[in-house]
Amino acid sequence: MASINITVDGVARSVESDQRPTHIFAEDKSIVVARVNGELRDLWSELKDGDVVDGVAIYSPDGLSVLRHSTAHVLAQAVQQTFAQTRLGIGPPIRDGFYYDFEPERPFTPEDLEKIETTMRKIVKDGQRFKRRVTTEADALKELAHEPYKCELIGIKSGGNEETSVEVGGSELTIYDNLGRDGEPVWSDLCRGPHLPSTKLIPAFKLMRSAGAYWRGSEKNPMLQRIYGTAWPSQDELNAYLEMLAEAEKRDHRKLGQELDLFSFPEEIGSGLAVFHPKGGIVRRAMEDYSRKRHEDEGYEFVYSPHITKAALFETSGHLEWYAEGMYPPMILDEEHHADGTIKRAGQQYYMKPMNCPFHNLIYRSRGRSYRELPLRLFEFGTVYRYEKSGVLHGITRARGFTQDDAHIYCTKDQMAGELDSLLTFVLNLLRDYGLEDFYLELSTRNPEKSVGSDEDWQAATEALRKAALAQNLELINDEGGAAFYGPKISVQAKDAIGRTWQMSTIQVDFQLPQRFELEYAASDGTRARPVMIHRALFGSIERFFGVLTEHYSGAFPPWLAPVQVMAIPVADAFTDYLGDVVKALKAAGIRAELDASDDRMQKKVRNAQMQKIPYMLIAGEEDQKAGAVSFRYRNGEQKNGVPLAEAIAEISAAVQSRAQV
RNA sequence: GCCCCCCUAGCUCAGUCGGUAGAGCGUUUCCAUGGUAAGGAAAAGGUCACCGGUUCGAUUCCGGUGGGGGGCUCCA
Repeated sequence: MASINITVDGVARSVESDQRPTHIFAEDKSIVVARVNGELRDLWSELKDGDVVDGVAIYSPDGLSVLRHSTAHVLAQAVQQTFAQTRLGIGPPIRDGFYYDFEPERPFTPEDLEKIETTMRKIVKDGQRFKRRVTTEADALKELAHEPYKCELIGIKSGGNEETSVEVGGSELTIYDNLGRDGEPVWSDLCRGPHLPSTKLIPAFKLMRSAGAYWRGSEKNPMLQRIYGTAWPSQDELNAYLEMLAEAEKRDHRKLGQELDLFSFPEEIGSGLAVFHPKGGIVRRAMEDYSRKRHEDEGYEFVYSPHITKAALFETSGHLEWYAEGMYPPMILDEEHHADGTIKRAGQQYYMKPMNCPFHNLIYRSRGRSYRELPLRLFEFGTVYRYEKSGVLHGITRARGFTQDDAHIYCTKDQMAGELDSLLTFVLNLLRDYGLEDFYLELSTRNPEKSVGSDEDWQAATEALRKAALAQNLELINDEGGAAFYGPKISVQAKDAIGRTWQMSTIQVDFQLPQRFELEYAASDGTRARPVMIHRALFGSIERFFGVLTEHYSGAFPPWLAPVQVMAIPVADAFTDYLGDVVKALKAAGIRAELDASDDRMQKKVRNAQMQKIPYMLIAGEEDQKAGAVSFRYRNGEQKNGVPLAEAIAEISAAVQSRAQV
């Protein structure tokens, strides 16, 4: 047999020409796919002289994708075995798992999923080999005549996007046959591949849920039924993933919002409209107060604006043109009608404000402005109302009424770069003060289809934002075409305590609104010039940030944010008066302290305070009272007994002042 | 908005194959005076989300509305 010269994992080797990656990597069971000359290939693919071959382990990012995509295939096979009339959509790998879209005769039930999962386990146990077969468009169309969605993919092969390319991308059209024990195909699917060599190599998977999803992601297309699953290189990793999900569920802000009595969404008010209870009110006020102080230090000026306005304002700003469907419909006032119902006198339309910028522009324009006033920074906790589609509402993080910590900076073009730079530093430091540590940045650039303005302006702004972003030494991701219609933006993405990312602050440059509102200032040479406008929100929405922090801290807020900082617990009734005095002293020191004078036993009071996630319990009995002391019980169960009252107050105050977590 | 699922006491949930309901926690009162995560007893508390339909009879079946959940699409 002739031999060929190849490079394996960076080492030149000579092997017999019938050797395939599966033989070359036979020693290492974790290798499930190979990278041949930079492209992912099945372990059974043929090699030729000069190939550069690298083994790809199942736990590498590529390996995980192949594992998950292969599991999606097993899912599709199981579905068609169980429900023969089901048509196939696509089945790509996604973060932590995979999905497959189907058009079933009727939507899947939870019981269906169990049945399908059982069938999947049989297929995995069967050890079916994934065998690649190259076909032609004509043959594929014939073979898959009963699969209308697959045929559509074949038709759009060239112009496919990221997701569809999983099925039909690459230079050749391929079908994968699953071979049973007898070597005969038991099932086939159009697919680009690659796959694991065998279904047996799927170590751990689980179906998660079914949901509707539009075919190829467009709401104009029919809705298919999607099944989500997860797959991992080991059972342990699957278990860890499921535990992470359980942990996320435990710290869901909607659940904690109720358990900790922070806020609610009364049905009587309407979907997406929250009320904050006293405890939530304290957290929120602490958040706002600190933000307000920091903004003062940074040279922001505080303004207020009304919640409703005549339509003309949003016509000027362009929002009615671009976002009317996202606004609450207008209130029509003073309209007069004839007896037959026709309009005698046109009414005045008022809208709830979906944003604050037009109001700030009017404040800017309320008098002439000089270059000496710039940068002018106007800040408002502005409550806005957006008619979000009912399906997108999510607790307090996606609501219909919410309050932005909104500011608009008016500056000269020369000042723009410096302003963006200091602004981004300010934003990140403030987020750090609230306890978020792990960030990356995203730069959203122009979408030519959905934007206005000159190329030069867009480019200048985009580059200024990029420069400011790069100066932070954080990872920077490009979001091509993701900008709003009026200008590019940087958004700050933060990772929370369990590794989920949240979009936080945004900084947007805007050349449009100054033009539309004809904003001007007198330049130093006496000419009139147009300012640049920068929109920015740190929290985005206070409610949303509240929700994110609630989940980040799992409701165990650091003392400076905690609704109740100290719960005083007497060992017995006899010490209630003493602790009453202690609480008075704490309150005098500005500490939010409460006394549990109920007739519960002490143990029960400890439990109650623990479940309310109160940072400090101060307990006192006879010994403490005699010594003028208290005993600490911390959230983690640790205790420190006999602490003199003054010392206790100092310790708590210090933690509050430093915004430390305890 | 679209697909699927859900709505029973303040909360978490049982339950009624159609004959108007139950537990635990919480609340109130009483007893108990207890050193670090649930002491005991009694009581109050529900038009079974709302509106229609089918039925002798609907919390239960059907339809609609409202609210919620998981996704999709969207997010100035």
